[in-house]
Amino acid sequence: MTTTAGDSITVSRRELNKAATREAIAAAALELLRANGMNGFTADDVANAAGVSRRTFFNYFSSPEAAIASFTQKYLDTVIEQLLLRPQDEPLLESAQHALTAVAPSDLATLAETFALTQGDAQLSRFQLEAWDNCSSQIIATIGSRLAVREGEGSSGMDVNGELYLHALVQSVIACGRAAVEVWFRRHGEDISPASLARLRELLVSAIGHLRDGFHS
Amino acid sequence: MTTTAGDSITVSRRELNKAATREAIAAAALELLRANGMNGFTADDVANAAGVSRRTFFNYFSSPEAAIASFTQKYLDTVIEQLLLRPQDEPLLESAQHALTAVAPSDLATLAETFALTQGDAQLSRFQLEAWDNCSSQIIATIGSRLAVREGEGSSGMDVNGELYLHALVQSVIACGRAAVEVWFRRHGEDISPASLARLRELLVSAIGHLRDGFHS
DNA sequence: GCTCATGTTGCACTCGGTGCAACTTGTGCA
DNA sequence: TGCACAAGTTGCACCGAGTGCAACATGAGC
Repeated sequence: MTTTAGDSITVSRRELNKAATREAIAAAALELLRANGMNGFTADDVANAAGVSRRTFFNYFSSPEAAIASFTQKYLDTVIEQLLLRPQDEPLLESAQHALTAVAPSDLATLAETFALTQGDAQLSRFQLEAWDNCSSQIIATIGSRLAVREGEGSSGMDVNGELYLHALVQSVIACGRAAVEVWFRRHGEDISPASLARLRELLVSAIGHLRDGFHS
Repeated sequence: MTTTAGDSITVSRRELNKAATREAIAAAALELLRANGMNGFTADDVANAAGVSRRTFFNYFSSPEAAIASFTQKYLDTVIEQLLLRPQDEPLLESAQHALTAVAPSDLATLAETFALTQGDAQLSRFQLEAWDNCSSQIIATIGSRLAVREGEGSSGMDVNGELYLHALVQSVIACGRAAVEVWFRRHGEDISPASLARLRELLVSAIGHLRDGFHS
């Protein structure tokens, strides 16, 4: 199988293989979760279903829960990506509204489905929380370094109140994102239809809207 | 050891024993965490240090991480307690400022210390996140049922937008709480002195303050 | 002091998670 | 094209988390 000329840019064969294996494992885990629930399968099962050894499974994911949470990670990674594409002078809360909703429908559907499937399993819930929190940290780090550059080189970083402002703001945004998904789930349950997902998008925007006006009921 | 007459109200001997054992286990876990770091001890070690069997340890905590996170739980439980003592017509954000800071200094110190010790261990971090999230859920449930009662018996619950408002608000409050602790740690590291803790209290109030004015920098 | 409920313990077992050493596969270069 | 090295996979052995179960100990109620 020679290298098909064309769109392959800097992606070596190895990287492609790794990405494919990773996706195969995650997909197998999701399949098993759908069919058996979180306590209905083991890391062995996932490895077999994905056609790799148990040891290789753990080379890619630190646990079965991590494999499932990777879907949430993926969604949030594209949110970050979208966020960084917004104009830097746009208010952050506005950027957030766009970024949270500017994702492929399939990604949003998977986010919603895995969120639904997560209910009832404590350890998986923790991994989901971790994914949202990692997203916060990444955004804070990115914006923080942006501001540090803009502020000039003399000052060592930011003042405490600015740092608090940034952390509180970003974490609140993420909290509102989670709240929206939560409320959506409480109303629509497992319904992943386009109409239902459109409702989720609305909720995401509304939640940030509440945040913007300081929750003045 | 006969029952010392006096302040013992409805607390049976069994309950006292259980509470004492639970505290002993949690204290032993914290001690080992301080001395060896999270990967430096096992559930066995904690059990031995607390004078119980390994099996009993797991009767009280689902994992070593859960034992440590119980300190955060305790802090957040008293926050909830304080929150419910506030007048019901007080704005929630104001109540939150009081509740987050109206705790015993020792509890705040332990919260801060365990937060510091948590850095660097992924699984323990997840348990801490879970503790904060459980706090959100409890507050949402409590306030939700309050409002349901006040709204009258005819309507089945709350409208979607009200529910979103409640979830987003409470989760943002908790997010600001975490943000304050995080920023405090980035500045004060392991410093648990009263002065440092006073600074933490200020940060908690400021963070909610930012939230109240919609982060209009 | 007897009885029952509640809590503790040891045992055995499953599964998550990891270091290690052998092996296979892709990459770069002559 | 083939050779040598790097990177990835696998099996193996091991440790520790977590749980069901059955025997035992302890406090509650009478």
